[in-house]
Amino acid sequence: MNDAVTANRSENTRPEPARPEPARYDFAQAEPRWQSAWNTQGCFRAPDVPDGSKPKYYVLEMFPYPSGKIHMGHVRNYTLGDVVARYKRARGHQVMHPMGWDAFGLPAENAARERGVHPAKWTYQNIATMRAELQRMGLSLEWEREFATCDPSYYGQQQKLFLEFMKAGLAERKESWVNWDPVDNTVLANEQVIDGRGWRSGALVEKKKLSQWFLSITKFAPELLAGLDTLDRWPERVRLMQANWIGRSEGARVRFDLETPVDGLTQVEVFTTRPDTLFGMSFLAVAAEHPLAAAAAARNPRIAEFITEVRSLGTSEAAIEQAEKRGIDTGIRVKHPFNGQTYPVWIANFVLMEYGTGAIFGCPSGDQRDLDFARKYDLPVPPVVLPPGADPASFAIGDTAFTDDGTLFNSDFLDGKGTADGKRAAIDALEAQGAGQGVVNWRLRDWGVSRQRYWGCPIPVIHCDDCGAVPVPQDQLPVVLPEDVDFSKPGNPLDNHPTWKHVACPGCGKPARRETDTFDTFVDSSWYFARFTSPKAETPVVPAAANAWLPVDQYIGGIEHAILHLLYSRFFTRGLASMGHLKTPEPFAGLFTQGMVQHASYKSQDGRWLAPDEVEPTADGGAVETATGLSVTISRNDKMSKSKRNTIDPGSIIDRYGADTARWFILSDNPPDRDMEWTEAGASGAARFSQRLYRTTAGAVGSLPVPGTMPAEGVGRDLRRVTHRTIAAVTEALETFAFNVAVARIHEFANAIEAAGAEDGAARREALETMARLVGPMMPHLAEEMWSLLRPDEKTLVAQLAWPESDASLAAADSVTLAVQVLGKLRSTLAVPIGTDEATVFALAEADENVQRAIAGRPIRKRIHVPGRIVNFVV
RNA sequence: GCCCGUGUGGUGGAAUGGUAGACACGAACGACUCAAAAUCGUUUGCUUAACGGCAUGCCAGUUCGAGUCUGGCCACGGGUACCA
Repeated sequence: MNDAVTANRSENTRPEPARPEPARYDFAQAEPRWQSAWNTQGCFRAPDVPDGSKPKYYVLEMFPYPSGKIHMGHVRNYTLGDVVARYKRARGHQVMHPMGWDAFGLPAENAARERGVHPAKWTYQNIATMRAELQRMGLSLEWEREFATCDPSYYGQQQKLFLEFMKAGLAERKESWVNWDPVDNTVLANEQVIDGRGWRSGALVEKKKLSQWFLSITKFAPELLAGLDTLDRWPERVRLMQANWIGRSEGARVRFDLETPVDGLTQVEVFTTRPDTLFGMSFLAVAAEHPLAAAAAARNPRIAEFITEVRSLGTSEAAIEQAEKRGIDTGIRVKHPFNGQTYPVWIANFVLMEYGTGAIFGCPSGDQRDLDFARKYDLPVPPVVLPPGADPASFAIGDTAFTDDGTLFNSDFLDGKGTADGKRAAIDALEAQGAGQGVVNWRLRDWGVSRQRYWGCPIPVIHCDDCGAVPVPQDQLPVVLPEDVDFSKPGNPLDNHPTWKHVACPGCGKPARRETDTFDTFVDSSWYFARFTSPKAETPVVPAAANAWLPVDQYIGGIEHAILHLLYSRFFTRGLASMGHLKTPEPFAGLFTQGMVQHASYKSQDGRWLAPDEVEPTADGGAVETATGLSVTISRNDKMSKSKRNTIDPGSIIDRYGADTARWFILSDNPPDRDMEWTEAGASGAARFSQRLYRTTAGAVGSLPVPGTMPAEGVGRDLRRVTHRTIAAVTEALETFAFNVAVARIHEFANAIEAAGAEDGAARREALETMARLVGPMMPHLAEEMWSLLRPDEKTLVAQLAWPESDASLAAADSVTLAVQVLGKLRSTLAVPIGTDEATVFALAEADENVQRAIAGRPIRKRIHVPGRIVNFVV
């Protein structure tokens, strides 16, 4: 409001200049106009089932969490997707490009606790704000398909799917550990555990065992691994990360008899990938959650204390693995299946109960972690693998374990065998004496989907003392969240609700309790892409629509989702396929992962974070705080975050420069898979370029021949060559997500059009019309404005035009510049007509003055000629 | 810790194993202007008087030729199963 008053006053006091302003593109007026033109024409509507007249193309960006306002990461993500969507439409595809909201999650509950806003109200308000912001960006989205995962019409269908997973044997109840805050009486997410303490209460975190729902993703482990080979339009690194995460490994399970049974336990089983090194054993280590650890703790308070300490690390693998490696001897001993000797059983904080059997045998000479542990606790380090060429008499392990392949020694019947033979022989021996067997182990664990939270999809199950966990009957779905919930009490508001959970058992009618856990929000995002194909259906998906549109042809989102979201979606899709909802086993045929958006952050001398508009740049590249004039510390390349106050609000950028400029800068700055830095200078540079394109077009239209005039043979040859080369180059760049290169080629094109001048009107018209169409996917509003200047009598929209074709004969060059090297160093260049024969090229190159000086009379031993590229003389 | 990436001028970056720095931002100077904004032009990796030399995180290697391929380091980023 204050801003508007100031603006009016300054307009009144400063009169308009007398001479006319040069033509200036008024984005504020033009952008809404073109957006409404696209909507009126229905440019972005896709049929429920494509009619087959055009190939289908499903473009999808990862849907946003409605956190409040859109941020630059969203602008980048949705701009990238929009370029693809618009480009594919121009290439003749039937494109579906939907948008929705990943609307359940923790921040809404945090807002409820901190500010007393109901999560639903907070979420739907955020959605309204963010939808408006996305619409201002001019994205070619089909808003008719929009939904939020917190809509009962969505999560009710998800509940149906869960019941089908149960029926198919793909959901089960198991016990698992959670982070427990004993002061707030609440389960903590890993990110809410800071240095082993609850983020709000500061209490030391405990681990607590809860009975929870799991989806059986491990049943699909072999398929999920093998399926990666079919994803040839996924980044290699994402496939690698997923393969490592699934973690197939071949090895053995080995059973060790306890020397003396403890609490009825007589054996402990370990998993190892190196059964060949069993003779290098020094100790056996179990996880703190292992039954043997519990048995040992029951007799020794020091062990119990150690286990408590280990539990205070919480459940995050990063925290556990980075903690100092520690252990405690239980006093229990086990017998070696091969040599009959006994070894101590330790409890170690780096052994994970979730992996393998929760127990390992320690071979310090062949495993670095075991070696560090053995050195720390002074355990023996018997070497058993001899590196190639080493002397068995003198070989000893220092501080580095030998983990490569070698020859076994000190290993009884395995002596002399290589690593692979040794593994096989050890497994044969284990199987022969019934002490173990060869197995394939997977790192992947089942997917725990229970969350002790309110703002999520209720798990549609009723617990009955007599009937157990009973599915909610179909006719009682959806199980809707109660609205009257109390966030002032600690714990799960659903569980605290006075009446909601009390229901009759659908099986026997006796009083029973609703499940008060809700689903992990990754469940919501594991099938939304399928729901978009039939967003209003009374079934989760309509097979005809899903099978016609899926898989997603191009999925775009952050690299941070490389494993969890993408793997869960792949699993869920396989589940849906096995239950007949759809056919494709893989949800995303093409994947592009974008980098983050960063911005410089500023810190004052007294340590306060300053927002970008609170500082001013100085001549030396530094900055000062505007209010105080004191210099500030600048840190470049910081992830945009509220805590560092370095976020740039896309809304204010669009107000200032327009949507096209924001889109153009974000595309031009760097390759989209890298992290980018938002800079003021870059944004204003992009704004200048968009004005320049408009000016060039507006300035030329008066002198152009009528539309459709073909350039005469040979006229405007140079400009036409640039035009057709640019079409080819931009097309290639868009196909490969090299959007920053497309922008560079368009800059060069603009330079060439301006340099060409006005004389060849038809070639100039061709160039300008091509320009409007090439920038169409990137700056769609400006493209329409240019097109309407160039074709004032037509009603066609760039959004409806076909992509320009490059004429190879017009794009061809007739001469080429070769680099001439002597001993690989550049000494001269040589311009020759295309197709000059090799002998002539060598003769011309050798005659060159600089080349002669470099050769310095030495005899030429070898002549290398790569046509069109280089000549190299080896002397 | 483990898995996966990234590293090129003042800045963002370009470059099928073949002229490193395209294109842009910034800066400096100039034109236009009473002045400014806008716009246009010139210069701009380091070094050298010049010839030339040195330059793609660091150290090796393969090759006629390496930013690109291989090995070993360093720094930074993503993930690490309850942030989304």
